[in-house]
Amino acid sequence: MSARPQQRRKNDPERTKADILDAATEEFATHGLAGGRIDAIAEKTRTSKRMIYYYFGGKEDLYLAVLERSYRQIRTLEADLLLEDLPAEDALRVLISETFDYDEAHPDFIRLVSSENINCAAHMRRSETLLDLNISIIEMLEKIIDRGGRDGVFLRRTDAIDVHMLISAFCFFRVSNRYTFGAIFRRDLSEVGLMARHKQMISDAVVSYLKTPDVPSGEG
Amino acid sequence: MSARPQQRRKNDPERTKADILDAATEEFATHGLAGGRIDAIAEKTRTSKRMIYYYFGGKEDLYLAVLERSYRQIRTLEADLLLEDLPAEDALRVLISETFDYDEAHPDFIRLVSSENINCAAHMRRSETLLDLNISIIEMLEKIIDRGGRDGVFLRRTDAIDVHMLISAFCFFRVSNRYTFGAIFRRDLSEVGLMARHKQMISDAVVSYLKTPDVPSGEG
Amino acid sequence: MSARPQQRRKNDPERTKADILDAATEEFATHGLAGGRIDAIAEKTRTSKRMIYYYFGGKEDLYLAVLERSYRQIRTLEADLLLEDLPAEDALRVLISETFDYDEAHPDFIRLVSSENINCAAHMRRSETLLDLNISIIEMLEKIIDRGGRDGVFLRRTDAIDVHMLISAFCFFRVSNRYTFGAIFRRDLSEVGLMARHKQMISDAVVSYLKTPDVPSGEG
Amino acid sequence: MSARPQQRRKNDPERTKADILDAATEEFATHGLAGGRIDAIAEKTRTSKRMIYYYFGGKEDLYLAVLERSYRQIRTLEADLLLEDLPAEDALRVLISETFDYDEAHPDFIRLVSSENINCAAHMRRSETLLDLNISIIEMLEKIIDRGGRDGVFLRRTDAIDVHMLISAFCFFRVSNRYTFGAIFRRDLSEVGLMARHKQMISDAVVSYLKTPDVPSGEG
DNA sequence: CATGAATGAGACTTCATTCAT
DNA sequence: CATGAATGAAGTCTCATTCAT
Repeated sequence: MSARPQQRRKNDPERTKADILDAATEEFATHGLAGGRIDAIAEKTRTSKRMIYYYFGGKEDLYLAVLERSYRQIRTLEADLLLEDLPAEDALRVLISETFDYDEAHPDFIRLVSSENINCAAHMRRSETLLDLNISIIEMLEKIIDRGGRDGVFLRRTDAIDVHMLISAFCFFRVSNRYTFGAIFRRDLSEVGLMARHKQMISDAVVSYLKTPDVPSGEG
Repeated sequence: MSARPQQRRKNDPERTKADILDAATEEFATHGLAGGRIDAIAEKTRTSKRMIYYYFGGKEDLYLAVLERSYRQIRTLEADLLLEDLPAEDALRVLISETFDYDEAHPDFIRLVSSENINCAAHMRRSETLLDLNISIIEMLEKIIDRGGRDGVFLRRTDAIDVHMLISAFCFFRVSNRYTFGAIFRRDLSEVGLMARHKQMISDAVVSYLKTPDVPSGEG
Repeated sequence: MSARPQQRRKNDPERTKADILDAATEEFATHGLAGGRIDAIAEKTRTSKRMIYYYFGGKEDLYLAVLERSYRQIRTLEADLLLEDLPAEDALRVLISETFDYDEAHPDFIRLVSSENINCAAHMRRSETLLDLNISIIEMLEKIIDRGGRDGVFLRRTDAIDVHMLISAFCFFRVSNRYTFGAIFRRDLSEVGLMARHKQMISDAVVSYLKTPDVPSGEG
Repeated sequence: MSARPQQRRKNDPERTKADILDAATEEFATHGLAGGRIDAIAEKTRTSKRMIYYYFGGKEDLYLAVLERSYRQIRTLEADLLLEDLPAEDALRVLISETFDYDEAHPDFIRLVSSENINCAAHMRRSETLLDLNISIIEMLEKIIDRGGRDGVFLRRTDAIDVHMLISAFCFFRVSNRYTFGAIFRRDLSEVGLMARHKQMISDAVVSYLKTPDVPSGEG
């Protein structure tokens, strides 16, 4: 009679686990590791508090699982970018734009990372999974920088990780420090117009930085 | 009867308060608001736990006091800069350098701000003191940008707060995300050589950004 | 239809039960009834936790089953001794030696009994099996004591259960209190040399006790 | 008006601690470390569960404190014995009698020690206090044995710790195994008549052991 | 001003046990 | 017979805070 005979089975561990992870991500992002409450997570869930311990072991392990899943997601997204066929500057601008948009779209991830830093990355360090995240973005960036150098578009010699940091810092900060910066300077950083202007700014700043030679040459 | 006016003042209230604030700053910076422990603060102090309640009321009030003192200190420092007599680019580079060094020298402050952002700046918003912190750095930056524009050094039209954000983001991120960034990219961001290179980079990036005109002129 | 009567008997119930009992004996001996964990027992087993409930009902029932099996084993061993043809003193020394060796070889049993005593033998009392364990050792001991009395070797009049207690106490204590006694007096009671000396001592003590007349005769 | 002005003060830490220790001793003796409940201890107390953590830190620490106090008490008692002026055999009989009576009077202590042995003396080992308990009874025993040897009363050469073990084993076992032994042999070991007989037996056994020469000499 | 003792509320975690298949 | 998933009840422990002096 029904098109889905045994669907919505009661015992679906994967779904239960994902359910818990979703709730935990929100809780830890909002309150940090110390401030997050297992009880609160359980209440947001279809299951009980007991299952959190059944599947994840404890608070810290759950936190780590949340962290790992979050980082895995961003890597997956990065891997989907196809920048090889674009001219260096265009590729770079796409990369920056994607980073900007990702951070903007994932404030929970940003907060988790902030939280982890307050904790000196103690949990991340314990995770092989996280430390083995072979950040593909660096390779992409290296290729773009090399291409731009060969094509004579980028005149400055740079290190890819440094450039990635320049990009990340701005995109991350806009979201991570949205509240304090907004309060002090009376600006709503989530406003759409501001967002567009800022995306343009970080793009222009990075591009102009790469285009400017290290040592201002004689012809300047 | 009271021939000894201020005698027997074994304990100096102001000193006790400062003592508590020092301990609390360290504790909250290291563990965040939720993770910070009143007991831990009391133990780092020359006085007892009871005094914390006597002077500050409670945990959240103490946290706010810590936050206010931290922000007040940074404002004091900014006010000391004398940039009026320097050419625009030089002044800008000094300003960036000072910001960079300040963040580098005050990781506790950075972490407090991160912590406050995780909490949506809830406490900062409650504080008149903090919201009235008329950040003088914006005025300084505006003057520099104007001067540079008038002098034909800076060709791009920009908003001072945006530029401040570009600078702050990088300087802040370097410290705030030191641990996760360091772990993922296997770089020790507190290394001296790296520090110098990064200071140069953010300086060059901002300067080259300001020097490049908004719309790529004729040659585009 | 059922041409294969006992085929597909992948799992042998008796073996499974014995498997569980082995694991449970170790667990309860090591941690006591309260400290023993059903999960831990299940993990040491070839089967799952569910089977423990299937076969034994619950934790306490399992504990009782362990206790019963342990006591049944010791009775079996005692029954094998053939002491009838030996002179009284020799028979007694063999009996003591066997008791000593059995306790030494079965620390798990010793600990189970200790554990049961901490619990006031509450479970043992519930077990008809255990209470009906007609301890054959008492009969053996009685015969030996009688024989020794008739032969003029043992001059003291004694009760067999008392003598059994004297023997048991020492043999049991050596194993049951191995750890605290060892720690306080800095002696490793499992050392082979000490073991031999102690076996000799308990033997000599019991024999000399039985040989000495109740009332110190004339020479006193 | 009252002869005890400020007696029965509310804040009397020492009394609170002793109160907790009393309750904990009973609880741990009855149920062992794993079976003992902090809640149950708190309920037996004039104070709350919270105070247990305030003064002792946690369950295991409380257990250790109980253990230490129990051992300290027995040492104090031993130290009070004045045996120097008695003839060797009399002194020995007094010592045995005291040991017997102490164990009989302190079944909680016996159970604690049993419990600790089930746990491999794990907690005792961690305690400097306990390991430094310089068990004076050994020195006493040594003096008695020496004296008896010089006086020609004790003909057997023995080690004091071994003899102490012979005595302890019986006295301890009578209490520790009271329940299982009683159940199996249908004897109530706490019966007064039995107690007297047993005390006589262990005394006679040890004395006759010491009086009998190691190697039955020719004159026998 | 200052202090050690005390505490209620609520956090994290564990356990024996049962359910649905 | 057998299994992985699920669970309510109860345990240990922590925290910011207040009390009595």
